[in-house]
Amino acid sequence: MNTPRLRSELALGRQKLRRIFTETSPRILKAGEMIRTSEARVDGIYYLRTGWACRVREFPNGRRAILDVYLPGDVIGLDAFLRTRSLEEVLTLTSVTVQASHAENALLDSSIALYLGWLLGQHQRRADRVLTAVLGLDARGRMATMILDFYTRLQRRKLITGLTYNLPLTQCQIGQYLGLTVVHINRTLRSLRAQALIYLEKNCVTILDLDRLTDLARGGDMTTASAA
Amino acid sequence: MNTPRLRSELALGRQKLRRIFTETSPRILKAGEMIRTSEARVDGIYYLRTGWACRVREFPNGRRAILDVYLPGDVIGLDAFLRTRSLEEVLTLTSVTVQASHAENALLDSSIALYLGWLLGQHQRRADRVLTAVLGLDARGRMATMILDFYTRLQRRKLITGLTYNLPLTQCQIGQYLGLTVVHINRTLRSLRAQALIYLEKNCVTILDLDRLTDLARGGDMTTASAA
DNA sequence: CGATTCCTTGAAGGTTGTCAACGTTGGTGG
DNA sequence: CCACCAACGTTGACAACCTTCAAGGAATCG
Repeated sequence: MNTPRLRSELALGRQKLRRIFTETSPRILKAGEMIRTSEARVDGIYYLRTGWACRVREFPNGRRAILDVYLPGDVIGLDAFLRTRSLEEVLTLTSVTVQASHAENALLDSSIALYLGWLLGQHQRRADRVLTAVLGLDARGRMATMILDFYTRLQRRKLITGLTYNLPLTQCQIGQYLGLTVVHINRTLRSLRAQALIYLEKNCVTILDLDRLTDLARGGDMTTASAA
Repeated sequence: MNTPRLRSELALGRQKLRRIFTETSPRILKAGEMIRTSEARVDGIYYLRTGWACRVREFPNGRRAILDVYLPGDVIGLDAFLRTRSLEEVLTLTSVTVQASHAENALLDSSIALYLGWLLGQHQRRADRVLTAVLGLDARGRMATMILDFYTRLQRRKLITGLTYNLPLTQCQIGQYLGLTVVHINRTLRSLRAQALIYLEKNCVTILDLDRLTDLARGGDMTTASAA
């Protein structure tokens, strides 16, 4: 499925969608807010221009799970597009600027629909990576996966150049994202730091040993020296 | 996004896609085979007419994770559509009949692209349910989620009417799907049976107490009597 | 400065994994 | 028909991982 025709259609769709977004006035939200469009219109797609956000699901327990983390440049609400149900709960992690679009007729444009499908597919692969990590890896492996995932995504968007980036998640939120408790996240971070794999300070991650971290994320578990 | 226009476009896309599939000759595969289109063409979409299949990812470990389970009527390979990368590893769980389509130009049809997007969205929600369960629930909760999920999907397709269905997963595979070991799956099933929540025998599940099972899947954890 | 949220650390206990062994089933071939 | 084999299911004992509970330290903001 890589014919030139398709590629150009995709590029066209991307361009069109981008234009739709730039036409809308950006909205600014503070950290910790719900995007959930409390207005009548529950649907719509959001372009995240700056800041981080995440998709949350809550148990009757009160316990929370973070299903997805959005970085600048991501499109939010794809999974709900075409669906009556709302885009669950989308929570801002930092202060954020978004641009919303409610243009239903955009979906009837074939190139835009195609591009949205492409975005959805990409989204899916992210979800797969997280799910794989949570299914098969222990705390250190999951953490390594997450750190590498954000690193790759930020780098691909040219938002960082080095091995350091800003991670605006509290340890509690990291826990909700990886299916672990705060306490254990803390210990895991300490363990990774003790082994000189990463350095973490004040929402700022530095990858010290990319190779070993990658290995961890793949299930390699040679160095089991947990420094408590 | 629920204008009549969109709805009809979706229906049209569904109809067109269905026609594309019915034109192709069905292929039959045995249980335990990889669909991975060992031929040159790695891409393409598959319609699963009968039987179950799943998407697998393997760790360098040798350990496996099952990312998704496909039931009759599902479309396989959506997440890879538009992507150069292959549809990872798709493994048949039972004997299966599939119908493949490599029609790239179908994607250029706006209603088909729209329908594929809709399918992807639906797929996404399934993935979300599993991820939520794995992130926040213990073994019993995850098992309840899985059993209810299959039940709902089979019922919605009118493939079952009662509270019983055939579950062609080995306990080992259930473990790979829920992120647990075989041994623990076994114990969990015993525990659920001991509490008269489900009955399981020879690949055949019967839901005995739908309410309590639903509660378990939501994180309700009142009855902790594990019968060892 | 007080209050809140977040981070950190220890001790105890529960859930789950590992190892190892045995029972069961179904298929294959002599 | 029976013996054998392979894959799956079952069970126990023990260890590892992770959670819970609890408490104190650090940072941020009014």
